[in-house]
This record gives sequence, structure tokens and C-alpha cells, in this order.
Amino acid sequence: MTSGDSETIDPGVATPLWRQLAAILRARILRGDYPPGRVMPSEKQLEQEFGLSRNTARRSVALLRDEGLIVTVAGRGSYVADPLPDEDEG
Amino acid sequence: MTSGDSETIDPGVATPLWRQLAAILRARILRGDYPPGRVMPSEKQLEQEFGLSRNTARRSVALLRDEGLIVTVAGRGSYVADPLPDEDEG
DNA sequence: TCTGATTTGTCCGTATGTATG
DNA sequence: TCATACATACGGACAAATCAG
Repeated sequence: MTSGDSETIDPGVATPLWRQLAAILRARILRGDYPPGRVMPSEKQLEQEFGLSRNTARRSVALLRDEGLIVTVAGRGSYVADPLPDEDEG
Repeated sequence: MTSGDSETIDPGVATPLWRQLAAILRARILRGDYPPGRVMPSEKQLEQEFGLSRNTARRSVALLRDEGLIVTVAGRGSYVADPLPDEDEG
């Protein structure tokens, strides 16, 4: 239990908080906690759950979006993307 | 006055400016000017109040932090630490 | 259409951490 | 010792998009 894939944010380590949060959310997605198509926690919820500012939470979400793990829709939220099944999906 | 416990910075003495500033801040904390839990003056404020550069002020803050007198929170500021009840100071 | 609540988008200001010259 | 630059982090403000009534 000394691994770095914990589910908590630790301000005492060198890794930026937004990268720690991104790692947590990424793990939840890959684990299936947030299945494809499911809406992600809102930025405000991430604020409250992890005790971060909204801007910091937003950076985490932006990273996952850049990785293609989630899709963000203004005014609605971020959704877990489909895990790229195939090109011939139609 | 004219001793080493003045409230002013004197560039004409051998003691580094950051040590002089640290002595001033330390005195203020121990005197109760900055009570426990209270936020310390920002580095920018120390800059302006004592006419030093930010880096110099930072070294003073780092010394007090190393002494356990204050606690620094990234992106927020430094706070006066709670006094240790049983500290063997000699 | 309008209103209100929620959510994301954008911008600004402040402060510390670190690095460089 | 000082000046500058960038990264990290927090907080607030306002706008735009979405949705429910």
C-alpha cells in the first residue's frame, strides 16, 4: 500500500495536484467505475470531493480529454468516451 | 535599541539581510504579533515593507519554516504554527 | 419566450515553488 | 543579492450552453 495509485490527493508529494486527480479519475474510468457514456463528476463536485479549486480540477479534466478518455460538452458535462472499438463502427 | 533585535534591516552589518528579516519575523511571532494560525505577510508584502527582493524575503520565510515556526501552503501563504507544548529547547 | 439552476468556458488577480542569469 | 520567467494553486467574476419548469 505504498504505491502511487492511491485514491487520495497528497499535497506533500512533488506530483502536481491536477496530475494526481487525473490519475485517480483515469483509474476509475479504466476500472469501470465510470462506464462509457456515463457522465463524469462535475467540476464543482470534484472541487468538493477532493478539496481542490475549480481551475485545478479543470486541468485534470482537460488532460483526460486530451488523452481521449472523456468528451466534454459545454453546459452539460464530461462523458466517458467509448474505448475505440473499431473504425467500422458506422 | 542598537542591538541585534531591532525592527529594521541594516545593509551595513555583516549579518545577511535574510537573517535579519528572519530575526524580526521570529520576534514578532514569539511576541504574539502574529498569533498561531494567522497568515504571515506575503512575500510581496515583505518585499515592500522592508525594501528587499522577493528571493531574500523567501530565504527568511524558509528559515522560519525550517525552524517549525510557520507552515507554508503552496498557492496560499505561510501561517504561524501552533507552539509545541513540550519542546526541549535547553 | 422567459426564468432559474446547473455546468462548462474564459479571464483576471494573488501567492508560492522552482529555476535561471 | 536582485530581477525575471514559468509552473503550480487558489479564488472570484462573468459569459455561454444546456436543461427543466
